[in-house]
Amino acid sequence: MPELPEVESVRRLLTEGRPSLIGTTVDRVEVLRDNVIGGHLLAEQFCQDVQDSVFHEIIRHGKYLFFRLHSARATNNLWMTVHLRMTGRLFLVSDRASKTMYTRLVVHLQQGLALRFDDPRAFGRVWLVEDPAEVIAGLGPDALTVDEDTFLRRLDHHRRQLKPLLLDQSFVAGIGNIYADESLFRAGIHPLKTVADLTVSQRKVLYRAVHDVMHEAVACKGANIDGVFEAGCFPVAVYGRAGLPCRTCGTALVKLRVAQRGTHLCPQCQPIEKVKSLVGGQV
DNA sequence: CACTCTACCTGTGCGC
DNA sequence: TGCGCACAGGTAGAGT
Repeated sequence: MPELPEVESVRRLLTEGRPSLIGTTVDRVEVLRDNVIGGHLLAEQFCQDVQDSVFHEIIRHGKYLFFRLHSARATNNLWMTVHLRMTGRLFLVSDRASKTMYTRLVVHLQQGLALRFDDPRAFGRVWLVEDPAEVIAGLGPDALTVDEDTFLRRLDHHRRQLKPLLLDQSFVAGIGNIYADESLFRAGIHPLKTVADLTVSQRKVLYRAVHDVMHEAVACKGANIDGVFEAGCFPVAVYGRAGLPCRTCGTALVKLRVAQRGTHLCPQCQPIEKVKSLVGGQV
């Protein structure tokens, strides 16, 4: 489940890795499953629009990647936009590398390389926009770079439960189920609490937790979840650890369902007492 | 506005 | 051993 830190790792690898995608030229695009192309674009049109373009840069906002393409034929930039959703992966490989049964899209490059998009669950999408602002307009500030004032100001506009709020990409972009749980644990705040339940100092603690978790996870190149991800080394404290002892206090971690999402927490470190907004029996 | 539900997918892991 | 089924999750869109 790539969230902001995993997506940022992909961006850095494709940009700064050796070889790099930057400066390569699209030879031809191969769509192996039509619904990988999002928006209202037909696969055929997508291939045509991208052909002969040069990759100039990759930017990220939340969990979205935007590849700036420049075509010799057109004066304007075109941005290839990618959302990996649950199981999508991007690789820069030799053009001779063999595909898998999960390969959905191959961008063949003139340099003997290929940008490949593999996705077992086939939830991920690739599409074209003229300006990333079209997409970013619907998103909140990026969770990695949002400053404290902005975060606190945006919190003031809501009275919702914190777990669904953190998952809401229009509030802050980039936090998914794993890092929502990790951030709330780090802050020592129960996920069922609402914004209205928090004091000003608790709101600052929450901001600091989100900030620190995001930066640490990016430095680790993503999470390390019982072998689910091969890359990252960020040690999850609560996600997927229900029944195991809390690393801080030893109490058995608990899994709840909050807003239809599996939600992991330490009942000792994230106390629920004095929360008036809760309906009885939920914990 | 806040929330809930459903659809989209398929590998995994459970119970029987 | 094998079958069926619930489950996992991010987002869009419809409904309450």
